[in-house]
Amino acid sequence: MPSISDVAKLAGVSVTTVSRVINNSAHPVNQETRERVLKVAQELNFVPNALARALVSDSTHMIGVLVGDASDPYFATILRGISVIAREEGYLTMICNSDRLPEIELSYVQMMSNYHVDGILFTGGGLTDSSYIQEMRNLLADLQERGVPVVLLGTHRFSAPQVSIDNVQAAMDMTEYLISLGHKRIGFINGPDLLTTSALRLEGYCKALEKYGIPYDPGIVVSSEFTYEDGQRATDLIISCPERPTAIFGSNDLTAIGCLSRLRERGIQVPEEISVAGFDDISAARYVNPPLTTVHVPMWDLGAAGMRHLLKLIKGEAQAVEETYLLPYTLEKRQSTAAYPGR
Amino acid sequence: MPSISDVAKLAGVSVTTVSRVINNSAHPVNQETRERVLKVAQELNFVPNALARALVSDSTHMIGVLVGDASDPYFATILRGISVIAREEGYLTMICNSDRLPEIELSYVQMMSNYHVDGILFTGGGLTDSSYIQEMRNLLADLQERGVPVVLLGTHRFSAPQVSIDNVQAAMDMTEYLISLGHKRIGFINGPDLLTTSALRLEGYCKALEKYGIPYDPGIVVSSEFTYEDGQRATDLIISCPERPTAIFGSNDLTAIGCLSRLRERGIQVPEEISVAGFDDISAARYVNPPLTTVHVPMWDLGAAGMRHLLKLIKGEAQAVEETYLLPYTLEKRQSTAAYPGR
DNA sequence: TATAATATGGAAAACGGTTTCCGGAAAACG
DNA sequence: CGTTTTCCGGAAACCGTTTTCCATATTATA
Repeated sequence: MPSISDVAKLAGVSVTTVSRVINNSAHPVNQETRERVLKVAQELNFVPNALARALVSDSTHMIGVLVGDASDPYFATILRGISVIAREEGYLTMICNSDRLPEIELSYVQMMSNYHVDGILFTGGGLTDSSYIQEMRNLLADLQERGVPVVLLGTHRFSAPQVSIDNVQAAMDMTEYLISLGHKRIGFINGPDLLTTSALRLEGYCKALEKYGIPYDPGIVVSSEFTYEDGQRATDLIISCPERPTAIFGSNDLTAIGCLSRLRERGIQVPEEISVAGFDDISAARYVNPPLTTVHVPMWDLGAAGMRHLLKLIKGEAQAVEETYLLPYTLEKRQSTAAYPGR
Repeated sequence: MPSISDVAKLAGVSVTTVSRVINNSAHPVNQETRERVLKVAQELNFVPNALARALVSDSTHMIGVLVGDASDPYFATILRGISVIAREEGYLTMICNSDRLPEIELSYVQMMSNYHVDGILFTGGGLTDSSYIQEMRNLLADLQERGVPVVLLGTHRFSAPQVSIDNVQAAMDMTEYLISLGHKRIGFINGPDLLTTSALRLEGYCKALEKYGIPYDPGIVVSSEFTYEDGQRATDLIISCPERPTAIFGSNDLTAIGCLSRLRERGIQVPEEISVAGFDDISAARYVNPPLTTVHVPMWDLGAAGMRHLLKLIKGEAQAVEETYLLPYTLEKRQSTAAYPGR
């Protein structure tokens, strides 16, 4: 690969000058010289080594993105938002998939730090394991102290600016909607116990029940992973309850869609016999049968807003205050929910 | 951040020695000295700067991954496979989402090159634009010449090792399956015209028709993007054909699922009136109603195999021959297809 | 016309590591 | 006991940039 000194030699100038022209430095350089350098650089197909440049300028133009599961449509969409904004601003993303494993999350953050990323977008698992939290807290604090900004996407228990939606309120709204349809017995497919988001959505569900004086029945609230399969499993548990619910609220779309498919297998009509609601509004929600009523989370915007804020922090256009920026959500009422008793 | 010389100073040795102990160099270093260095490094929380290290060792341990659309479940799953293997081997992935835009693909590859990635996994759009192909070809050739291995995932028209499945044969198999069910008029939702994969799957479809002497009718073959929405649009076109097909083969699952939902909206029973088949076997395929008959593409394995091969090339354990490694696929026969005429 | 300001370019010191080459001490060998 | 190895450690070059500081030539100012 041609280096800057190759260009310098061929153009008969010093590397200093070459550096100046390719960086459009403020330091004046003769028009004629400039053109000569540019011409040689072109011919040699010279492109500056980003590593060397980063080493001295202490800015890599790389953003570390930590994600729990990039194949989950929820995160995948967030990633799109992130990468579009990053690209617009000339930043590169180092996307790391932790599979929600605590040790892996920690090691990735460490690696990002070693590579001197300019900032970190933390979309990770939102795990609640306490020793993990402690370690990650230290890691993130160190980073921020060293001037590496961090932005949290979704709900996390670290101290850094955070971009999210109001999970509690949204879950409460959806539950109230089901109640408004006449449902009094509403099953809840909770998210994984070790995710903070799960707790919040569950809280919203409970608050709504409480508001309407509906007793909380642990028998129809079951925890699951955020997957189709677990949505099916949870559904089996919920419908095997002696007094079967007339509605099931899945705390994400994947589980709700799993629920839908299991109910169909069992010959239970949706929404005639049981209404089903989800959370997230992944694109599949619109295409399942029946189309899923769900909370629309602006995933793309979440990613984009997080990245925009991170870039502001990097450029010093904003101060890192520990604040949560909430984006608006909406209720998408589709055909998987209906009034009870039946139409 | 503490540097190697800070450690050296505090441990009372030279940077050379520090480098040797943290790298477990073959050069012998006294056990006592080694421990002292390790202790100081620990205390200072020293971690070597990956950029500096990469600059001199000419190996970044970063893999550039180019992907057309990371939120497409097909690619998302491939990415999982990629990142798991990468992690196992201590490599970091720089994932770049091109949105299938030619200029962006080119600029990303250029950027990866500037960052001196150790290898490139090319999962990009598979675009057919000719000037793009020419430029990309040059770029990739340059890279390989410079010793940066490239592995292609899926079908591409560049010269590098390639990991894929036999798209032609698979599409042919599925078409033959439909024919074996008694269908003689089979609609085809083709992929985007500018994707090489589309052409292959279409070819398989045609070959099957030919084999059974079924005339090819362009009226029931329509091109679409690989999205739900376009699957719906294509379906409208196909079913508005005077002599309506009794089966529709979508060349990926997203379009096939879009097809399913549109048929339902139109009140057309699947599979009683029309059979529907897809391609890819994304996880949603199993959960739609009715579960989708589709070609199972081992997406995760595709990613993993590609990454494994790339790592071999990087480590010099394999030679970069321009060869295509085909992974096995299977036909998943589910409930969206049935014999014609109806049961 | 003497002097200050500006335009233009280079030398050299960083940045933070790895690696080659070398030298002295201790151990092994004859 | 002299000589060859082996063990251990350091000096310095290098990777490819940016940037500070300085030098010279040219032009503007008084």
